[in-house]
Amino acid sequence: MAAAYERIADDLRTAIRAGRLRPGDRLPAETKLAERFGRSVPTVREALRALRDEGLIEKRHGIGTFVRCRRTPARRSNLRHQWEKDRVRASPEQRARTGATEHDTGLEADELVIRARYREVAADADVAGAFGVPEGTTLLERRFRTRCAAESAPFGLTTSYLVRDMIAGNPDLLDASKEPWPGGSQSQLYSVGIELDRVEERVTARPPTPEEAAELEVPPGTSVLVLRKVSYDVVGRVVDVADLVLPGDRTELLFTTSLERW
Amino acid sequence: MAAAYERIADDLRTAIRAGRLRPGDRLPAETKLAERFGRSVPTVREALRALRDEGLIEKRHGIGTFVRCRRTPARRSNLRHQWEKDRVRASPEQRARTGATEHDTGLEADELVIRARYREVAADADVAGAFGVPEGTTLLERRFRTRCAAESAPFGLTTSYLVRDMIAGNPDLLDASKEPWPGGSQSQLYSVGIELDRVEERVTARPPTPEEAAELEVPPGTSVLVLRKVSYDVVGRVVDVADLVLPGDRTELLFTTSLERW
DNA sequence: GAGTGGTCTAGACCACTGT
DNA sequence: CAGTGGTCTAGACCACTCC
Repeated sequence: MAAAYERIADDLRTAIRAGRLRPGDRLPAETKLAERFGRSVPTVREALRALRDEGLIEKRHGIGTFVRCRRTPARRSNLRHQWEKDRVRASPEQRARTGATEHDTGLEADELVIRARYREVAADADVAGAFGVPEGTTLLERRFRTRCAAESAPFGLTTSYLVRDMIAGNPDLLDASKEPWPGGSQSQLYSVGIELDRVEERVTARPPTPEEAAELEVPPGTSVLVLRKVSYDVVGRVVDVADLVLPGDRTELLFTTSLERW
Repeated sequence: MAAAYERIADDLRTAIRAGRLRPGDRLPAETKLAERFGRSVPTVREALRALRDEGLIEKRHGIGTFVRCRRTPARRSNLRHQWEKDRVRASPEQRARTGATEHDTGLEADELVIRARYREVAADADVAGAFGVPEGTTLLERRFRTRCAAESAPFGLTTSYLVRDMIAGNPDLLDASKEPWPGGSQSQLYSVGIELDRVEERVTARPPTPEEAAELEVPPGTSVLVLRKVSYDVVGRVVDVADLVLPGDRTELLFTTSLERW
């Protein structure tokens, strides 16, 4: 015997999947639904919560409950790494015009708003392990927030770590006000003679912390994609460790793997 | 003024993060918590639900509420594709011993249980678009469920599509009882003369449907990773389209991108 | 049987939104 | 202002697990 709230949820889910309720449609008020199904309001709310957790509906306080529209996904391809490497040796003007994020999203540079914050931190066990340096090593922590000028929600939150002694040769690299740097991170690293050899990216998903949920403006119940990017240079050193937190409901990560020919 | 359930959740979250409550610890019963915080049981339940949605706690009916232990992640690397391609021309005995999943997880072949189900279907708009064939084209749909012999929950659910006419040259490929095929999908394709050139993988995250949640045994509130894998052969055809649904709380996807040297 | 979480009721009042 | 969802109460009974 299924619970009452499950039967209500099933009813509404079926209606949405069958298209009787379309994206953007408003559902009847909770009191109306309670009346229609002969149940109390909290029971109806339980059903609506289940549907919200499945991403099918969205509640707007004071307005109503709506069938959700899919947000247009923000794409990010691993081809961006080779693309960015090729640009390292292009002219500064060319580099300034378009960065990897513009390349991924198809937006122009002036449609993007980037906020960068730098500070020096001591490496914790996690990041120290990724770099293969002792815990406590001085790192430059760079936090980025990239968003479309027309929206308030960012595409994602990026925290990148560099070993300070490795990049100290160019003082500009320690200065957040130089952002956005023409050509991006690979051009920054090239300014101290570093050439990348490969990039490893680890992808997992988890529920957002309340802080992340607020900053990314993700509706409750949706999860975030977490991407740990580790960059290696041509002599095998780890030169950059970055964590990206991306809203799961609007992010699409594309990875292309080329195979050797026979 | 924060809601009462938020203050209770904050209290418990802080205790968990600070280590006063450790993974595996049992929380006081809901009635006890209600008493301690001077609130009603439903309010306490609201707080616990928030923590469960964050993945911090786990409720077990009739037993209690526990601080969650991290499940050991199942890893999957894109290096598996080259690895599998190299094995295509190895001896059948060698191929039978270890497949790509064993390679990823570090498990032996006899620790894995694979269930395969085949059927013929007409291509819907989505898959037809991925293949670049007309809607309604006859496809072979192959559903796989791979799990560790010691656990009931699978690593993930895989649905792979092949164009029937492309593989009909080898009748064994239409027969689910030939699974597991030594060497995996690439060896199957090679038996009709297909050599892979590259693999594209699209990763997104979303809440599971109730059906997926049941089959993957994911706790409510956690999301799934969805991976759409498209394989291209050396003449540029799409030869395989596969959808993987992976539990977000135990899956780690690793992608390595090699860059051209200067 | 005792203790746990799961479901449900029938209200109450508050906070937010658009008119 | 009226209507919406958000929070909260003080209980009730059920289903599950362990002893």
